[in-house]
Amino acid sequence: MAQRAMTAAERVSEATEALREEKFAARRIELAEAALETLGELGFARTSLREIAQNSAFTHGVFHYYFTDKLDLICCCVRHYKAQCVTRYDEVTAAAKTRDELMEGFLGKLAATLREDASMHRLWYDLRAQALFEPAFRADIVEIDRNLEAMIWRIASRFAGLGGRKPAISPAALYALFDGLFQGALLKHFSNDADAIPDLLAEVRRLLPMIC
Amino acid sequence: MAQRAMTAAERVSEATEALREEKFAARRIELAEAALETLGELGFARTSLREIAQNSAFTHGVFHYYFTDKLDLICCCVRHYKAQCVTRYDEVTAAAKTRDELMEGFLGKLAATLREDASMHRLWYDLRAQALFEPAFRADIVEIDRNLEAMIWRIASRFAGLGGRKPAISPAALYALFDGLFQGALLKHFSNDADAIPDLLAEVRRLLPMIC
DNA sequence: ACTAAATCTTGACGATTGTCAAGGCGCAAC
DNA sequence: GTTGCGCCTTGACAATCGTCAAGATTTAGT
Repeated sequence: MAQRAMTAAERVSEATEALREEKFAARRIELAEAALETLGELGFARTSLREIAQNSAFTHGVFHYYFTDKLDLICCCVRHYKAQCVTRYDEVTAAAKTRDELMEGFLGKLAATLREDASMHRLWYDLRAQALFEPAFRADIVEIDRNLEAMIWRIASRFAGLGGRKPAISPAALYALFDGLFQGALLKHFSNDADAIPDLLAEVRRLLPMIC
Repeated sequence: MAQRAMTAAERVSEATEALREEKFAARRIELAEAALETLGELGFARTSLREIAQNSAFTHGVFHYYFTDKLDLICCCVRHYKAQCVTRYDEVTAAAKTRDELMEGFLGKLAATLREDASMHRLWYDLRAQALFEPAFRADIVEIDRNLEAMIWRIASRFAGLGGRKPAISPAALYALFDGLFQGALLKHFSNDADAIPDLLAEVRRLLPMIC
């Protein structure tokens, strides 16, 4: 067949094309990360491509070279955000040998998340609200929500397992609870309420042993 | 004193001014209601004053006559929304004589809310997310959140009381749970998931007796 | 080293935005 | 009936938006 004749040239061009695609994807992620910076600061409604470009090392034209659309860019941002977010607690979950250890590790990570990644999380809630209006976002948002639910469930299951128990409520209810608590804490946090983090930790410390 | 001298003229001008102010406030609410229509359909990010005006019986200039600002308009919308929302379940709560009655009444209202006021609620979540970015929204949003928490707590307390019990978790945790569940159901609802409402009802039916 | 393709910059476009000023309409007062 | 004042319409403004095309620049292939 024709396959035989071009093994050498084909192999090379195939490899270079794969490399190019990889580079292309890497660049997209670079741009998405730069965009996330500004999006986290201004929110979806007030963020323009030009503003994103100005707060980064790129010019506004590049974004249109790598993304077909503004929605395309934001979707890429959302997908990239997910990768960082979903495995955040897995290390703690796997390492903990006792309930106390898991509890303290989880609370520590939770506090750090709220303290350091607050802007990223307000963007998450912003985009999830946008998904209620913009169908193009829905699939990605729903998938991330599913993964977050699974993440919380892993923690709770492990916590219950370390006490020889099982969680008393469904994964959906458990995620709803933690998501709601976190959202409330985030709002308090941005209202300069110093009790936002302690209150959240106290609430979780009380609830987790009750449920699991 | 000078008060005596102008009783007649003063009384009239005072009355007419009060009437004018009342009319002014009423008009603001009319405009806010018209704006809520469009906001619920398009969301905060995509709604312009002109679009609001076109979907209503008013022209876009009127809004600037009655509101100093776009934020001023939206704040008025949010405050008006609150009044409708916060007392939604009070009738059911007050009327119910048994736990079953309260449960069914609550579930019925919950389903009706999700079915009929879905757009208004996605706007609520949108604006609450905006409050994480825009300080001008925060005070109103936080107050509504407090009132919603109190509303849920009234229902739960009543439900617990009808069984001679008390809710097993804090008002904040309870609100977080229901808010999270409702938010998730709303997202499923807008994703054309027919199970959104039944699943929500089933979850609440399972959880409420467990907690209260 | 030369050519071609990939990558990036720049500037401009039409549309839309919030805002506001100039003016018209209607009603009440004198 | 005319004057004045709230109420609203209309049109225009500067700014900003997403988008794109044309050209400069860099990179890679031979």
